[in-house]
Amino acid sequence: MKITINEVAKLAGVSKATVSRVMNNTKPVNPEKHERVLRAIEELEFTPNPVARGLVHKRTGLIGVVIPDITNPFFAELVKGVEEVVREKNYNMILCNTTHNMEKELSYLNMLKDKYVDGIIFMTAKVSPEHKEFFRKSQLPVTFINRKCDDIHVASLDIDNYQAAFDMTTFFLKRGHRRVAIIRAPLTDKTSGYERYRGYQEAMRSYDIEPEESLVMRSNFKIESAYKAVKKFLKEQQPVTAIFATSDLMAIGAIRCLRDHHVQVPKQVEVAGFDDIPMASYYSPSITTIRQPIFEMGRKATRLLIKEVNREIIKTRNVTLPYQLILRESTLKTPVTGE
Amino acid sequence: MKITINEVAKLAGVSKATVSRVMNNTKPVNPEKHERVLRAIEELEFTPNPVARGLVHKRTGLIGVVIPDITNPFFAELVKGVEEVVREKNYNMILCNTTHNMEKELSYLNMLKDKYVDGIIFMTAKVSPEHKEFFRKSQLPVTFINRKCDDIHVASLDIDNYQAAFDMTTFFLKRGHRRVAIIRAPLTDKTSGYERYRGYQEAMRSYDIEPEESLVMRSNFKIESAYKAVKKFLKEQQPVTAIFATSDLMAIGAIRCLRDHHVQVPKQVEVAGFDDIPMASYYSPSITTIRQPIFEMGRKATRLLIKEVNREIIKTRNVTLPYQLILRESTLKTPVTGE
DNA sequence: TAATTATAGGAAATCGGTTTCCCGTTGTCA
DNA sequence: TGACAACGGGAAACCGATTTCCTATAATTA
Repeated sequence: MKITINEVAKLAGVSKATVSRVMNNTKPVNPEKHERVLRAIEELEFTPNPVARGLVHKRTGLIGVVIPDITNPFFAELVKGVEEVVREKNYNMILCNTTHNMEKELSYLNMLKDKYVDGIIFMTAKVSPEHKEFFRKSQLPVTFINRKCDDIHVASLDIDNYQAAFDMTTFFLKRGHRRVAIIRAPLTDKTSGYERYRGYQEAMRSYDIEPEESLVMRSNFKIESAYKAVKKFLKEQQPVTAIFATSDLMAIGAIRCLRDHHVQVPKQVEVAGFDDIPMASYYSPSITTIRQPIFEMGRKATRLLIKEVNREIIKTRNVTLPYQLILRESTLKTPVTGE
Repeated sequence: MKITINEVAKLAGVSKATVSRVMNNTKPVNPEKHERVLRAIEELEFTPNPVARGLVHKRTGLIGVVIPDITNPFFAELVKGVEEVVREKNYNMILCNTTHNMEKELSYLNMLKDKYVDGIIFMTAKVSPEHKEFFRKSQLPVTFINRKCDDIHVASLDIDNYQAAFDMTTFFLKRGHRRVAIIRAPLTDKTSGYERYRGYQEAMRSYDIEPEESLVMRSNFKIESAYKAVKKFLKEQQPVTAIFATSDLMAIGAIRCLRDHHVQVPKQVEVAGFDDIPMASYYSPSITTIRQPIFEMGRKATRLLIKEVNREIIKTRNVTLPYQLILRESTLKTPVTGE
């Protein structure tokens, strides 16, 4: 049987109100009784029931974390960052894996609300009207990672995906590439994937190249999907000299596919990724990419959210972090000569 | 303000007991009132407060999942499996990342107990006396993944790590290798790492080769650690013709290091891993490895745990799943001739 | 028809804490 | 020394459900 505050009160010879006061320092208590209570607590190894506590305080100490796919190293790293801060602030994290499925997302959100989590960290591709409706109604503190959302009141954290993709594409163009293909994820409104695609397009246009459809490969976020996309592309399309994969995982799928088809990377085709997951530097060839401060994003987002939960004043609720272009083996060191 | 059962009762013109009965089908209710209650619930969009519910039932609907490192694809995959079943059974998962740190582990366990989770899935290297003490005392249903533990009453799920490592090593030996090195994680009692090391040793001995210390590289579970271990090894030790890395991540670190030092894999040195994480087939070279049914382990473990939570009868509380040797590019197809 | 049993449903207790309310005691100040 | 404020601490209300207990009514049986 579990020890309750009543046992403690009885043993210490005080009321349970007093025990509560001692534990929470909520009102001064006679030092002698104070001592007795502490001893009773120790003696009985009493730990207060957080459920009962939560019922009064309307706080659960739980943070919901909604991500598309924990097996994607990007999200794993993010979750690790979240976890660190959650733990440090004495919260716990409920992990929700939506497998990129919008219905699961919504059902998870409702579940989290019903479970009375104190706040939600939300990462997803699409933010549908239903989502917005939910966020508006639920009144829960929410932080988005990796995307903005102006029309609802939520905090957000990301990098300038547009500019980063612009830079990456420009890096290819500057070195002589003209047929630069892109592997992109399904597009919806203001996702990071969309922003990256836009950055690519604009960079191409800035070099007077129309970013034609035939340069676009569609993939979801998984390695095998990118592999298949490239395979299909190799069969059907004109050759390209560079491929900008909008995530490292997709870059890996691409490189693997090219090699399987005896196309040398980077000699014949250069490839770049996005994110800088740990594997990017250990893959062979190591992958040129855009480094996002993933871990830090997770930490910052969580701090932001917890502030929001505690109704602290927040200076900036929409943060944009710096990124960095990292050159590795999947692109050549020397410029491309001719085409 | 959040709707409570009282509002519903008032609107429906019944007592809250009746509302509760309608919701839980716990006692027959007059069809007319039944209808009124349902309408009131809908009208007010009432969802019962799980915290209050939990207080009565002494159930939180939470499962704690304790893992060393979510950024390790093995654990990510496992967690994904856990998540799927947890969700399906209407539980939620609290994720605890211990970064291989035993103090964090213990503090998490206590936190989980204090939070009144209904059960714990536990993955870790070392199970110290403190751990056992905790499990014995807490009375919480616990399932171990990837290791056994005979002396305390917990469920467990794993593969035959010893035999798998034996097979992998034998695969090398059979094909002519004699200097087979191993990269192993820190050893403690009955961990999977220990079992794998034992399997390697016995396989070597079965070929009359003493598994000498000079063939052992020490690493933790991370890529970079294996990279460094191999680097050190290359400087100091006699050459080897095969390396058995006891995890895929370590195999990747090893391969990358060998290549950086102009040692060709598999031509000069063959490398094998363990686990068969998704990256194992997409790395180049793709990695020969032992396939564990990781996802399935996560699912099975969770089912087992939830049965335990509900005090259902369990036939086997210690399950050993099948594994499979997968041959890929990091080992040659043809046997090694001579040494 | 009377006696007995089954049933529906409300009041109240309960889960285990926190917090309010109130009262007796002590301390301060005029 | 008397009046009033400050303080410590217990009883009870409360958080929001579930569940027990009990009563009034309907149904069944003799």
